[in-house]
Amino acid sequence: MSKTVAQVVFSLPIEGHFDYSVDDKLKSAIYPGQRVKVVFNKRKIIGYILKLSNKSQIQDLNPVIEVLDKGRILSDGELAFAGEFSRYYGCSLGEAIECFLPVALRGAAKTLSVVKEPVYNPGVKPKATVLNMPDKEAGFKYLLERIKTYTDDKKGILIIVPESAQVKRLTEVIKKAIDAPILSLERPLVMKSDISKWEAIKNGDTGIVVGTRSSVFSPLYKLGLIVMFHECNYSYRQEQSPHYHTRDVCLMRSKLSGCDLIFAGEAFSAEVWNMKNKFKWEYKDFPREKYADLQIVDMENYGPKTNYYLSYPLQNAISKSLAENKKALLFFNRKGFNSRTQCSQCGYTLKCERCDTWLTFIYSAQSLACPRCGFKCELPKICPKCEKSYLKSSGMGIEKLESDLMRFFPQAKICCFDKDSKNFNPDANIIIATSAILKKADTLNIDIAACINLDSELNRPDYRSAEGAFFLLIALRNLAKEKLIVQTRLPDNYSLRSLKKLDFNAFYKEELKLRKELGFPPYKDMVVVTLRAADKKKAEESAEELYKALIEKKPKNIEIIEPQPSIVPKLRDKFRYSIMLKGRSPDKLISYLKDCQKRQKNKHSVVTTIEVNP
DNA sequence: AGCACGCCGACT
DNA sequence: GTCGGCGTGCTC
Repeated sequence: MSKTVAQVVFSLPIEGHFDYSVDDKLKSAIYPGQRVKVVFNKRKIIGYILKLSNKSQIQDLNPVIEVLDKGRILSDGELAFAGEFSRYYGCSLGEAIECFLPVALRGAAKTLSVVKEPVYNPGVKPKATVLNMPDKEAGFKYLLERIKTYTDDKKGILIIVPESAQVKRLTEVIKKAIDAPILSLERPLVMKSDISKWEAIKNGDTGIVVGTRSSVFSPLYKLGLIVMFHECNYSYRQEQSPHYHTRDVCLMRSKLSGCDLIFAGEAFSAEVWNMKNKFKWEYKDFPREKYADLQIVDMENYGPKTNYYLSYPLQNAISKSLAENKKALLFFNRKGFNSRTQCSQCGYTLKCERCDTWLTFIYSAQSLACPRCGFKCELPKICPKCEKSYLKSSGMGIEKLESDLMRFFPQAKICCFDKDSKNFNPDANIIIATSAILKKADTLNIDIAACINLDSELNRPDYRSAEGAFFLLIALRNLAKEKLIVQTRLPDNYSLRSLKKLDFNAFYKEELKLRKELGFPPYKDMVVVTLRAADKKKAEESAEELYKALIEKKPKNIEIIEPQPSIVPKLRDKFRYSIMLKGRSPDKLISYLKDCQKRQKNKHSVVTTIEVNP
C-alpha cells in the first residue's frame, strides 16, 4: 500500500514546496489546487496543494490536518499560470496563487462546493487588436459587435477598466447592447458573501465579467476574449507585492488560454504599440471628426518678470473664456498652496521626519502635509530650529495658482480639485486641478483646457516621462471641446509635435527609437530590486553586498547597475536603495537575482522588493 | 514571514 | 552567575 504525499506551497516569501503526509481517510477527497490546513514551523496555516505524490525526500512528514475545499478551486491551468507569473515577477508560487483567489478565501476556512474548472487551451495563437477610439460612439458600436460574436459562441468575456467608477457605467452600456449574463466586480472580492460571485464566474453562469485590475485573475469558464480599456493608465500597476502590471498578466493569460485580446482606448503604451507592429496585430482606428485646437506657448518668450505660470496667451484665453461664459480647466500637478516652507533667518526647511520631504502647505486645511506619507501637522508660528525668525513659503501649488488667478480675474468662480477634494463647484468658470481630475474627465464638460507646465512631466527622471506627457496631452485634448493650451519651454519635444500633427506613429517611432538606444523596455527588460531598512547604513550595506554578489559571476548578457538611493529614498522611516538588472527576459534576470540572493548573509531587518519593468 | 536558537553585555 | 538584546537559519 503506497503512501500519499501532498506537495504544499504557502503565501510566504519562500521558494519551493513542502511535503505533508495524507491520512487514508483524506485520500479520497484530496486534489491539487485545494486549500489545506497544516502545521508549518509550529504554526497552523493554510497552504495550497500543488501536486500529489507517493514519495518524499523528507523523513518525518507532518500530516495534512484538514482539507478546506470539497473540490479543486484552482485548475491545472491556473496552477501553471501561477507558476509562470511567479517566475516572471519573482514572487513565490504561493504568493502568486493568492492573486487567483478572492481575498475571502485566502485566510478563511469556509468549505466550497465543487466547481467547474476554467478551460485553458495553451498553444492556441492569440489574436490581438489595438482599438483606438477617440470617437467613443463609433468605437463602442464596433466593440460591442465584436463582443457579441463571443457571447453567441457561449464564450467567456473579461472586460477590464482602470477605475472602479467606470465598472458600473460600462456594465450598463453593455447590458443595453448585449443579451448575456453579466457580472460586475466593482471592488475586489473581499467579503465572504462575495465568494458566490466568484463561484458563479467559475461555474460559467456568467458570460461577461467587468472589473478592475484584480479581475484579470477571474476564473472565467471558456474564456474567449479579454478587453482591456485604457491600457496606458497608471492604476494598472499593482502597488503592493507582487508588483504586476495588468497588461502583462492579460498577455500571459491570452497566451496560456488561447483567448483573444483587445486593447481599447485613446493612447497606448510604447510596449503595446511595439507588439502591434512586431506581431502584425489588427489595428482599428475611430478618430473624431474634430479635435480641440492646440496652442503651444513657448515660455522662453515670457521672462521671469511676467507671471511664470500664467503667460499672456493663457491670460487672454481665460479672459475670452470668461467673457463667453465657458468653462476652463487648468492642469497643474501639485497639491496645496506652497511646496516649501523655510526659515528666513537660518534657512531651515520644514520637512517630514519620516520621509525627508518638504512639507506642503495646504491653505484650505491650514496645515502642513507630507506629499508622500500623508503626515499632517500645524504650521509653526516661528522656526522650530532657531526659534528666532518667522517662516516664509515658496513654490507653486494649485491653491496658490487659485489665489493668483483670483487677483487676475476677481469676477470668476474658481475652484481647486485634487485627490482629497470631496467635490467641486459645478458652476465654476475655472477648475484648477491635479491629475486626479482625469478620472472625472467624462463628467466635466470643459471648453478650454490648459497644461500649465508640461515640462514638469517631461523632465521627470524616468524613462516613461515622454510617454507620460503624451498620455496627459491626449487626455487633455480629448476632454477639451474647443482648445488646449500647453505652456512649455520644450515646444519642439516629439510628444508635442506628434500631438500637433495628430500622428501616433510619429510619437511611437521616436519613443521606440530612444528606448532601443538607451536599452529600455520593450527592447531590454529590467528588474529593479529595492532593499529597505530603518537603519540607513544597513540598507546601503546590504544593497552593496547584493551588488557584489551580482557582479561576481555576472553572465555577459546581463547588465547590473550599481546601488543607488531609490527614487523615493526615504519613506515612513525606511531608507531605500535600488539595484537595476537589465537583460533579455524577466525570468532570466529574476532567476539570476534569486541565485545571488541565496548566497547573501545579513538580510535580517532588511526588506527586499522586486519590480519588473517598472 | 515568523519563530527558536545562539552568542554577547549589564544586572536582579 | 542569568536575563535579554538581536543576528542567523529553518520551516515538510
